[in-house]
Amino acid sequence: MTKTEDRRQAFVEMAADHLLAHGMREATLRKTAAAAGTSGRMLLHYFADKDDLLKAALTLLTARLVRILDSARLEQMPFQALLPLLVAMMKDPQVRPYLRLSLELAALSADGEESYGAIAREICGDFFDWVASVLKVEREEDRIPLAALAFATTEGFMVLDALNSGSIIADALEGIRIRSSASA
Amino acid sequence: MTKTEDRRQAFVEMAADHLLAHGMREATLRKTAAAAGTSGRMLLHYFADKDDLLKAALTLLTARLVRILDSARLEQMPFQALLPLLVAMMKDPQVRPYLRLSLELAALSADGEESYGAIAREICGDFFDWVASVLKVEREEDRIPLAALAFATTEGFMVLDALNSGSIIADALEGIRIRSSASA
DNA sequence: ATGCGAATGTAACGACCGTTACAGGAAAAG
DNA sequence: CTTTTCCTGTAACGGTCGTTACATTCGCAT
Repeated sequence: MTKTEDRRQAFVEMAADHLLAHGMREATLRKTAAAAGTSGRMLLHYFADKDDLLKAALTLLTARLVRILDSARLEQMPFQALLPLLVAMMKDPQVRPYLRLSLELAALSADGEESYGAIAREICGDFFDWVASVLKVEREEDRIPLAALAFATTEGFMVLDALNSGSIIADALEGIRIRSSASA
Repeated sequence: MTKTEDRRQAFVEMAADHLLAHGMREATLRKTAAAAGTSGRMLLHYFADKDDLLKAALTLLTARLVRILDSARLEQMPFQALLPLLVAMMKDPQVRPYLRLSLELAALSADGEESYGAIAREICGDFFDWVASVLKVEREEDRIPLAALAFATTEGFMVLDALNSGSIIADALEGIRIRSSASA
């Protein structure tokens, strides 16, 4: 009786696609069902409720993001080289939707929505671990703090990008260059 | 007949309070009206529609934020000293709700909600100008880029804080210290 | 006092939302 | 073949949303 499980998993995949493409605000039961070619009634046959479905989809999305990041397989690099790369990755159409979604989840969890907050932490945690893994540090005890700083800066770029604030991102990248050359 | 204008302005103030305290998701017409001690029917008598009211409230909030920031009246300081101060300000219960709200607006504008995106840009623009004004730079042409970097980092801290990610913020602050001492 | 426009209450509309009741049909088990 | 269990469509429930129609009251100028 793996038939039921297969069907369930297929629904999760399609819900994840829809979530990634249209965000939480459009992830209503009827709309998600339409995107999956079924009815809300059916989704509630396979899932306890809407939250159950969305949590499964979001969990799948974190796994997908980890797969994408790992497939990049790039070598370690120092902090000031990593930041521009993170910005470039942020604009990569394959990665960008994940960050956009995690921004929405962060905003949701900033209100009371603790159910999605846990998953937002999971997505961001995976991304953070990846940042830490590609960072080249001189002293190993600097890894976590510098990864945290790089992570925060990237999230900030994401907000700027969401605001579509023209040249601010370019200015900030220039700021990184200035700080780097100041330390040389 | 300034009576009508006064009443209207009073509604804007109360809507702004409610917005700041409970965020966009709770800023429904009926709830905002209840918080203002009136009815949704009345709000629509003084405002064209819900968007009209919320935009007026958000515009008022940006003015309020500017006033708070200006009242700090602190002297210029270099980049690595400014960042911890921005983080401290982020935790200031007087400033924090504004940043939380701007995060929600950024997430909204990351979807199609362009109407609120314009106001999100306004709030963030004012905050950005203030950051630029308290930054001490050696060469004046570095001001905008470094302000942009400081701004992005602060927004990133805001996301981390929204995610309530335990010690990551402390780690990132440590990262700033490391980068600063590396350049010394 | 009267009339007129502004203010306000009551109630509803239609659109979505998540969820469920009910029933018919397919499919498997006896 | 019958029965039982799972699948799925239809329709609705109760709720909230933004918005509006209608009616009433109030304030004020004539």
